[in-house]
Amino acid sequence: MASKASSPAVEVEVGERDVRISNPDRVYFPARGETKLDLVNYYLSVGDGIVNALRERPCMLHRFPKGVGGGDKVHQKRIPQGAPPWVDTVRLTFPRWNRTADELCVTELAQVIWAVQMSTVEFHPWNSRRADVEKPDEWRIDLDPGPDCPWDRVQRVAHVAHEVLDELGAVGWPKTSGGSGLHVYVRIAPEWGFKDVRRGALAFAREVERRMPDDVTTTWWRKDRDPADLFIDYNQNARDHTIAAAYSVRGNAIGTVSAPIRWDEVDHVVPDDFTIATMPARYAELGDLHAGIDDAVFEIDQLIEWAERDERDGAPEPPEPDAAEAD
DNA sequence: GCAGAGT
DNA sequence: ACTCTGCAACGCTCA
DNA sequence: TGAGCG
Repeated sequence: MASKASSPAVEVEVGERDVRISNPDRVYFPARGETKLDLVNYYLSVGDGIVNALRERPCMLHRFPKGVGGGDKVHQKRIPQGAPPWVDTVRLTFPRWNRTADELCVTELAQVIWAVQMSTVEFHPWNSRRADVEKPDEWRIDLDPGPDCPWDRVQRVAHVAHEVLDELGAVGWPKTSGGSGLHVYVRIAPEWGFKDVRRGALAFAREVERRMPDDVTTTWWRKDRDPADLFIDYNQNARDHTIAAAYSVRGNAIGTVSAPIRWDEVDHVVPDDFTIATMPARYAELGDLHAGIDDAVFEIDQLIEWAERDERDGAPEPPEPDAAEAD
C-alpha cells in the first residue's frame, strides 16, 4: 500500500562493504534535481581520485541533511557515534583547550560513501597525514579572487605562479576550487611544522605579488584589499585549516566540483564547467590528473630562505588566523 | 542523519 | 514514545 | 575586552 513520501533505502556495494543509503531520492542539488543517490554515484565514478585526495588525512565534513538548499549546513570534525568499525579515524589534539577530536581518515572508498550516507557533500582534508599529523606534506596555493576579480586575471596569475614554481623546481598540481578560484597543490617532504610551511607559502605569495602588483594582493584584511584583486591566501596552510579536496563536490545548487586540470587547460576552462553532472565523463576519459602528486616531492628550504629574507627586510610579522575555510 | 537529552 | 538539539573553533586585529 | 575575520 502506497505510503509515505520517501522511497526505501538502497544498498550499495563498495569493494568489500555494503553501504545502506537512506532517502536515495531526496533532492540534494535543486538546479538540475540531482538526488542523494546521484551524489553517491558521482563519488563512485571518481572513486580512485577522491580516495587519493583524502588518503590518510584527517578530514572535516560539510553535511547537508536536507540537501544544499535545505538551510542547515553541518560542519563536522568528530566522527559521529555509531559509525561502522571499518570507518578509520585519526586523533587530533587541540592543546589550547586540552581537547581531542577523532576525525574521519579515509583509506578506502566505502568510507567516502558512508560519509555521503551521513549527508556529506564536501570533504575538507588536512594538509598533513596520519603518520605525522603535525608535519604537512602538502603546500596549498590558494588563488582566491575577490568579488570583482575577473576570471582572466585568475588565469594570468595561475601562469605566473606556475612560472615561479618552475624556477623553484617544484611541480604544482592545479585544480578549480569549485568556487571561483584555483588551488595549486605541491607535495612536500614532511619535515617542517605548520608555522614554517605557512611562512614559505607567504614568501611565495609575495614573490607572485611582486611580479603582478596590479593583480595580486597578499593583504589579509578584506577591507584593505581591492575587490578586483586576487588574494593569495597563504593562511590556508595554517594548522587546522582545510579547503575542499580534489573531486569534492561543493554545496551549491549546481553541484560544482573541485576539478583537477592540466596547466594547458587553464586558459580554456571556467570553474562551472565542472559539476556533479559533467565530471564522471571527464574522469572516465582522463583518469585522475593528480595521480602522480606523491612522486614529485619538493623541499621547501628555498622558500624558508625567501621568508627569512623578507622578514629580515622588515616585513612585519603577518597575522596567523586559523580554523575556517575559504574558496 | 543520527545520537543523546529532555519531556 | 515523542521532540528537540547539537554537530568547528584559532589567532589575530581593530574599535 | 570583545566582535569580526579568514
